[in-house]
Amino acid sequence: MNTQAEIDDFVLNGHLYYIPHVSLDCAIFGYHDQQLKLLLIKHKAIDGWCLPGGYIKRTEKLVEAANRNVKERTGIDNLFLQQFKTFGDPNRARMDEFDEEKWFEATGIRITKDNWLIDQTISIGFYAITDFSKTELQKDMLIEDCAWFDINELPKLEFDHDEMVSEALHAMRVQLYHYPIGINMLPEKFTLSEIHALYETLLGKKLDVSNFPKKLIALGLLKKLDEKRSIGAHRSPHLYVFDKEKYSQALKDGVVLS
Amino acid sequence: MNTQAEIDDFVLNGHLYYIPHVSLDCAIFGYHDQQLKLLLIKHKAIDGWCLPGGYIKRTEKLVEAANRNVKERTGIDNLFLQQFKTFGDPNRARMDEFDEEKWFEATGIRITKDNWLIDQTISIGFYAITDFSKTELQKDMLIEDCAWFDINELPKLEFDHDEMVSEALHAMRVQLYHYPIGINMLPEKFTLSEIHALYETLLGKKLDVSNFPKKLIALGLLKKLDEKRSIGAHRSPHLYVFDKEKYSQALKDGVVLS
DNA sequence: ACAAAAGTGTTCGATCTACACCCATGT
DNA sequence: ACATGGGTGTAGATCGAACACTTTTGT
Repeated sequence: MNTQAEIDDFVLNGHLYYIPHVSLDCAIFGYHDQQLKLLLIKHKAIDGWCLPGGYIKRTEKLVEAANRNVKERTGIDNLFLQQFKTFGDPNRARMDEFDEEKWFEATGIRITKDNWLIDQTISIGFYAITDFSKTELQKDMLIEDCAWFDINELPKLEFDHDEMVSEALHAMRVQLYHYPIGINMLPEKFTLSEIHALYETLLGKKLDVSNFPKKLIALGLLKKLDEKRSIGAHRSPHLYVFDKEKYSQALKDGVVLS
Repeated sequence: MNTQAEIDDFVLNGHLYYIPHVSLDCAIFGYHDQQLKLLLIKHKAIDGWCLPGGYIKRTEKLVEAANRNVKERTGIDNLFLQQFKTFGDPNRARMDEFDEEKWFEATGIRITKDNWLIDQTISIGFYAITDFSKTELQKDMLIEDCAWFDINELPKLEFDHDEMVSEALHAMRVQLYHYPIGINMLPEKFTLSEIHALYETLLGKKLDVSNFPKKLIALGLLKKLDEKRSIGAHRSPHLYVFDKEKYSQALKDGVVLS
């Protein structure tokens, strides 16, 4: 959505190539350096923060639509997005009370009450995890702001997005116990401390230093390298890599990590 | 949908009180006597078997809509329906190739290509488990047939409903490990053998006779009664009931049953 | 020598698995 | 007495939590 012509076309004819009444929203968790953040956006036409989301093209699969929307709105590409729940309570997002003037200012086009964008929608929720330090946020024309917020200092979100975040966080943590993650959040070669901190932060709780790596190694997910990394005045930690084969096997079959 | 007037109104004006482009489908598993079945319906206007489903009223919550649809189509009421996944692949259900004549015969009304029912839809999947021997199936006017099929002898289903069934079965089995079930599938007072057979059938595998009840009793979910049931030429088994309080607690908090 | 961080072992108890065994009942 | 299904006990293996210990490195 980068030219006025595109916006006009979207507003007037969008129902022809998007599926009306159905949207999606993405809770994108960002990890770096023991911090867990969430990506939020502020639409020019809406006061307050939201999850990034949008509509689904008639030719797209759902997960493709989720990826496209995240990329268009925030610049982030190639996320591993997971569907977690669909939201459809009748009062989840009342667009019939929207501020017509504000929308005109923001979009440069008048939206009438019978426009396809105004009708009730259900929304499919996705989540993903990424390394926020590796992302470069780019806004599109309809986005006023786009930023990472610490998971413990989230503002009140619009619509039912607070509920979405809490469900997404829950789904993500449950999945963590059953599928390996990390390949996108860690450098290719990493230390045990790094992956340990990653899991502690994502799960929001302490994990025993000694027991935690045992499981990953017993599962064969981690391979120890002969290299070490110098970290100054301390013992040099070994470097590890994921065993790609075992890793993708575990992604398919599931594992149990307590 | 029990009069021609209702059908006409649904076809012509349904988009006013239902959300277009969004439907739901329900995989209803039925257990009885060590058999696991699935409820399928055959629409008058469609060759072949489908999951029961339908549209969502603009005033309904999703789970309410699922319950209403199941009740309308099959007569079954008060199911505990669980959302498991939303399906939206572009080619999941091509209604643009529908058989116009057949639809006319079935519904008594001509549906044009621009009717709200013909456009592409996404579908929200729900599943539930019930005791099929306690249900009385009732069809509505648009349903030609409605029956329980053994889970291992399912016909090929229409649209993407085969995929839905396999995802529903997987979701149901995963949930079984984390939440207690049984209150709707067993008589109020039941024997250990009965609940054992239930779990074996739903999970599709053998569970150790001795270890299985220990867990349920250790969790406090089962209470032993002082009564026994006479079963003819064998030792009389004890009767058990669920501890309602512990049971609903476990439904909320989750448990682990291996 | 020391501080700080990396990394390893070891114990204890809980839990799971498999299997063998005893009990009750009607014929 | 015995066949049949109900029901219990236990030995061994495995798993997980907790915590103390050793190793490495730069100052």
